[in-house]
Amino acid sequence: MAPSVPAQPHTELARHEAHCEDCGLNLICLPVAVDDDDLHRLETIIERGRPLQRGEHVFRSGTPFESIYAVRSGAFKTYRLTPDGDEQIMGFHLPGEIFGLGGLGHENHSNAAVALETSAVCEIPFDRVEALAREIPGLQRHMFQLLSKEISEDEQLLVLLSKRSAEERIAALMLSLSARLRRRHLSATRFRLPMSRGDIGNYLGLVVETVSRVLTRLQNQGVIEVEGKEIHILEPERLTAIAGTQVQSAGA
Amino acid sequence: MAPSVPAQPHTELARHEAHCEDCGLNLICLPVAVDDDDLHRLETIIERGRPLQRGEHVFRSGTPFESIYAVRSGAFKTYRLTPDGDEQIMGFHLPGEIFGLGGLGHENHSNAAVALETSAVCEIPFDRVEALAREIPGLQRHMFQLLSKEISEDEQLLVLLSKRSAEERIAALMLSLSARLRRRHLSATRFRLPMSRGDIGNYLGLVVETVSRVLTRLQNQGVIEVEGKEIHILEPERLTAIAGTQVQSAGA
DNA sequence: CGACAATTTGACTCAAGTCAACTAGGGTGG
DNA sequence: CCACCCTAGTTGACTTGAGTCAAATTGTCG
Repeated sequence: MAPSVPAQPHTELARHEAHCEDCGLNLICLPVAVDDDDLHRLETIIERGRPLQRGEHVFRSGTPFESIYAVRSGAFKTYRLTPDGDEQIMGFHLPGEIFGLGGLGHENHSNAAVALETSAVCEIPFDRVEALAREIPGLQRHMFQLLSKEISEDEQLLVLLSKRSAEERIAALMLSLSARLRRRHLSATRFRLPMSRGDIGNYLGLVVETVSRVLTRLQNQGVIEVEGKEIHILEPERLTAIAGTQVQSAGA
Repeated sequence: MAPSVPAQPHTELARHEAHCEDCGLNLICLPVAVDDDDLHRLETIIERGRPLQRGEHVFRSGTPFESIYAVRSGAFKTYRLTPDGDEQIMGFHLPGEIFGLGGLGHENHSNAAVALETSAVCEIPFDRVEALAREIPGLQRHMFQLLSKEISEDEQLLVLLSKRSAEERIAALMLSLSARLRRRHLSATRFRLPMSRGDIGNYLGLVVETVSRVLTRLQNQGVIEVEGKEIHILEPERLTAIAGTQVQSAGA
């Protein structure tokens, strides 16, 4: 917009993590067993975007599919529009996670992705990945694995939506978030939800009122403590019991 | 089991379709724009299995992932076990469709696949596909597309489970089956359901009683005619209206 | 022909949705 | 700095679509 503005704080931030090798997330988003040379080649195709404000889209449904994305900081949701025009959230994406795989083989994105808070992404042009995948043995397999993991997660969610009660769904989501934070060596018992109650409900197939009621019920039971978006898991075992399922660190 | 049994009828059948190029389904299951030479190379890695009886498994959850499969005839369902031990059906697979992609990058299958009626599959060893994908340009992309299509279908189903009424779900499934039969140039308005009411319910997140009730309700409304597993779609437009959604030929 | 599995139908229940009112935060502009 | 507004979240009262339980019917296969 304004090309003459001086260096912004986020530029500073971007500079700090200008290379994948320096990025603390690379073991999470790039666990390809490749040598330094391969890593460098992979790294050259990755573009680091400017920060996005809450509500800004990374891509929209129907726009040409060109890249996949890795969350650098913040959080995103991906969603698709149902025939009658309202959104269905397909997933929440935390730092180190890849999103945008849904539209992969297709001409256009079937989903849209939007920032839930101030966030940053790495953009990875897919045609370059595709070309590189033919040369770096591990990369093709890694891509297959990413896609297959996405399928597993969607199927995990299908089970949740098709068979579980409101309480079980919400417990499972809390545990999924918790596990994913743990993977990043952050607190697994105290965290801030990046999404609204409405988003949680939309994702889990529940209305906001139900989400709200279940959260207070869990709080009254002493399993968690809720204060707005701040969650404190007091009794992880009981929460796991309520979820009634081993929640994969993958999930949502 | 009994190595001395004489040539069985199905061996005869297999001989009839001993090559992909002869198989009437190849435009459906192998729409890779490859030349004859490539097709031949691809063809050499495909193994044609013996027919499977209703209830026989192609693979089970937890067994090593080695191959993906194409339905040659009959029908299959894939399912996973929920933590509390009952099954959740992830999809139904008709001739020309690929299944078994779920466990792709992983060591073991997360899902199981079982024949819904007497059926036959082509087995495609995945390591061979992987190797070949590095050489045949279109094949890698085709594999990505298959995986991504699987994701789209799961997401389609997620929308169905999270937002739709019992009537909409069942209408959508009927339309999905109808569209997939049309693609094979079979009747899109009269067909036989390969799965039980229980399977339909399991897949759509409904109990059998609800499936049964909705089917009779749709029949009373004159939208479809039901006689056991035989379905006759009398008014496709009304069924589409009830489904409330453009159902992709993909689906289920 | 039985025996068992699948399907249908009815009566009743309940978890989650709907509707509505109220409260708490989070800016914005005067 | 505060009054105001708007959105997000909570809570309560009531409704309802789909689940549960149970019984009758049909279909299937040895």
